[in-house]
Amino acid sequence: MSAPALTKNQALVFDVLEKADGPLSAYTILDKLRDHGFRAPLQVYRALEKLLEYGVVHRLESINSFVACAHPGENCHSHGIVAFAICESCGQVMEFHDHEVDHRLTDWTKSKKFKAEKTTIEIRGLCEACAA
Amino acid sequence: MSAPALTKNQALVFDVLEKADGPLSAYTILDKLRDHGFRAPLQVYRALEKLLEYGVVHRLESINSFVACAHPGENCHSHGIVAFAICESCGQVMEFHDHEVDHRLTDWTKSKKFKAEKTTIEIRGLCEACAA
DNA sequence: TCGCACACGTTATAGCATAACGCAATTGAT
DNA sequence: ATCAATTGCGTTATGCTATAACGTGTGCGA
Ligand SMILES: [Zn+2]
Ligand SMILES: [Zn+2]
Ligand SMILES: [Zn+2]
Ligand SMILES: [Zn+2]
Repeated sequence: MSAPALTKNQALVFDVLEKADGPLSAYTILDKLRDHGFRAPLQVYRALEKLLEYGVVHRLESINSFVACAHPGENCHSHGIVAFAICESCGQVMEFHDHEVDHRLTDWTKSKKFKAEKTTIEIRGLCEACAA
Repeated sequence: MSAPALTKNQALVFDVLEKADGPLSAYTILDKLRDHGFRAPLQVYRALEKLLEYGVVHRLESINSFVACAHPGENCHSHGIVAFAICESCGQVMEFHDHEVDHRLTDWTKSKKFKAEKTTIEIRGLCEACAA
């Protein structure tokens, strides 16, 4: 699933996410794009749907927000499961991969014959700066 | 955080969750409790807040739903991070712990000096029966 | 008795996400 | 060239999820 050229709306949404210093909700994105002609949530959600499909944006389930992939150029999906650490104070997100975690979870699903489609790993807490 | 005696509302909500064969949304719980006098979402959310605090109910972030803990009697929190496999077809949820996964994620947070408060691991896909 | 903590009830509101309709541009056969 | 299928887009309306704000009552220790 490599990313084809983005459409105008997709590019606008992606640009907002890339320039942001943390995850944004769909409605926050909408507000930032009103000057560019965005009027309705669906314009944002439809763009996000594609960006998620292309793997250039991730959805953070625990905070109903979206963030640009921290590994531009690579295909995040090929690294296996992606994990996030989300600071609840400053909003910063760290994205990382851990092959051993992947392996353990994959082993578990295999042992249960569970067909995994999408795995979410999100750690919420305080980043080093905010915990001090 | 052991569970004190539940209040009437808390007991009603917990009972609904325990008897359900899968996770329920707060509004579904509300509907099931209208006959018992529940009228507003807050009655459900306030009960859930306590049940989550006591560790007898888990919140599934990726589907905005709640499920009774699969390990009654034990304190789930003491097992470390809890993981869930959620079947998107039949709604069944499997709850499990994996100490190695815990260990890897804890190592990562320590290395980044990230103070983890709450970790979510949710695998969505198809259970053995539904994948067939 | 006073003050406090806690559970509860109600109304209103905020925040997140999708359904359903129609239109326009693109593509790729036939 | 024409038709059909696909995709993106815009708009309106709706539905689902969660919390704010206010007030009531009850129990319990100072
Ligand atoms: Zn990524
Ligand atoms: Zn921080
Ligand atoms: Zn549990
Ligand atoms: Zn199933």
